[in-house]
Amino acid sequence: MARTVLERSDLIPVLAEIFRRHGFEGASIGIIAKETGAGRSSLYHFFPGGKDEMADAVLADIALWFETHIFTPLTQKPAAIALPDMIDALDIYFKSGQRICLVGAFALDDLRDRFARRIGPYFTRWRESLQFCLERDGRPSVDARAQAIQILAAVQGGIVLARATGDDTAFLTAVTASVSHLGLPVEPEPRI
Amino acid sequence: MARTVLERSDLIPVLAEIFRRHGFEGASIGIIAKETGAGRSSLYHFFPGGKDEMADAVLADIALWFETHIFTPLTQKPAAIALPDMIDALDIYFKSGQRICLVGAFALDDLRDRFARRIGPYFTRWRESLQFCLERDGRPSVDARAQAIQILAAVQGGIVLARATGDDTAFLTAVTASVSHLGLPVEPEPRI
DNA sequence: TACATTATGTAATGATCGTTACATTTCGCG
DNA sequence: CGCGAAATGTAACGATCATTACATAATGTA
Repeated sequence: MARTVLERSDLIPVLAEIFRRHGFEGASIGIIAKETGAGRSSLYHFFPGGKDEMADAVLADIALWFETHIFTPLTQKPAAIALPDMIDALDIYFKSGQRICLVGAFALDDLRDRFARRIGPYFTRWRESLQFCLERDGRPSVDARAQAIQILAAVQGGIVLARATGDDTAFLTAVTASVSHLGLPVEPEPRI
Repeated sequence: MARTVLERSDLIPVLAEIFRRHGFEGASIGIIAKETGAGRSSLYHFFPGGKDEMADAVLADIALWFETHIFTPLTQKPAAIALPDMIDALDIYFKSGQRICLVGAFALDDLRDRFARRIGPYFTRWRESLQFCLERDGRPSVDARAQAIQILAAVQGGIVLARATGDDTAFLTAVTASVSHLGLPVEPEPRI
């Protein structure tokens, strides 16, 4: 575990937090080297493609996490369980909205085109999984799709709101409201 | 109209679009000079505080626009009219989500603290105006506040989704859904 | 231990960063 | 026209940018 030698996989979560805090353009190699504790040589050794490869690896790592912890459960558990579970997991992952969604942030400026192959599929997979979960709950495809979009928007917008206003409750308020309109058998109540 | 002399107020909307496309860190003075057509001297003549003052002026300009076209109508017209009107105005302003909300984008990384005095009030005023509109419609304060947050999140999240997936309908889908749950006398139907 | 591989430290590259100085031009106004 | 003010062009500043070269150190394996 506590290896004395740095590994590429150890770097990725640290890189993710650096990109979250400074943004892609704001995270210079100097800052990255300082905040990771790795030298420039090590960084380019693990990521020969430079900053682009670092960000790409981070986005791939995020995609993997969501595939495992968010998308897959949505396709396996009934909506009344899967959706409250998702809300719980997201509230922890995004730290009540204070921790941003890097994929969403990258989608906002011209980084979107540079990392399009990571950004598009992330949201499409998420929407598809939500829609699948809602359709299996007996909802028409068109309704399920719109509801999935609404939930996704509540998540992304909740993050923006929470960070912009410093209101730690905004994220959960937005996300639970978007789900509570579905009239699921058990009202989703986030566990504290 | 087509003045031969550049004015500070002419620059601000152009600066806004540049910051939208490249982000704050990504918009270098070189890029700004090239894309505005103004020389470095002119830029620093109108904005002695440099890039920070440019962004601050842009944010102030945006705040003024929203105060006039979004917040004030919410406090003057009944919810059944004000909310559909707001949706129409936002769909045009944000170009179905393809044009980002600069204030929301700045809230995501460490720019949030640098421009906190612009970012916080923007969302607080918006939430307050929405909440006021809903309370006057007879809704309890706590409910009105939660509904306002949900609508705001749908707007911000709808922009992220629309840009990330290239789906021009996602923005309107998210925003109209967040409002349609209110059960207003007339179902909000966006005019095309 | 010996050796090839992998990892790191140091220092430098040219390019671009934000910003400034200063001379020149254009303007408003008499 | 004349003159002060406002606006612009050009060139440069030191700092920092992403990236590379190369020497040194640590490692896995035999």
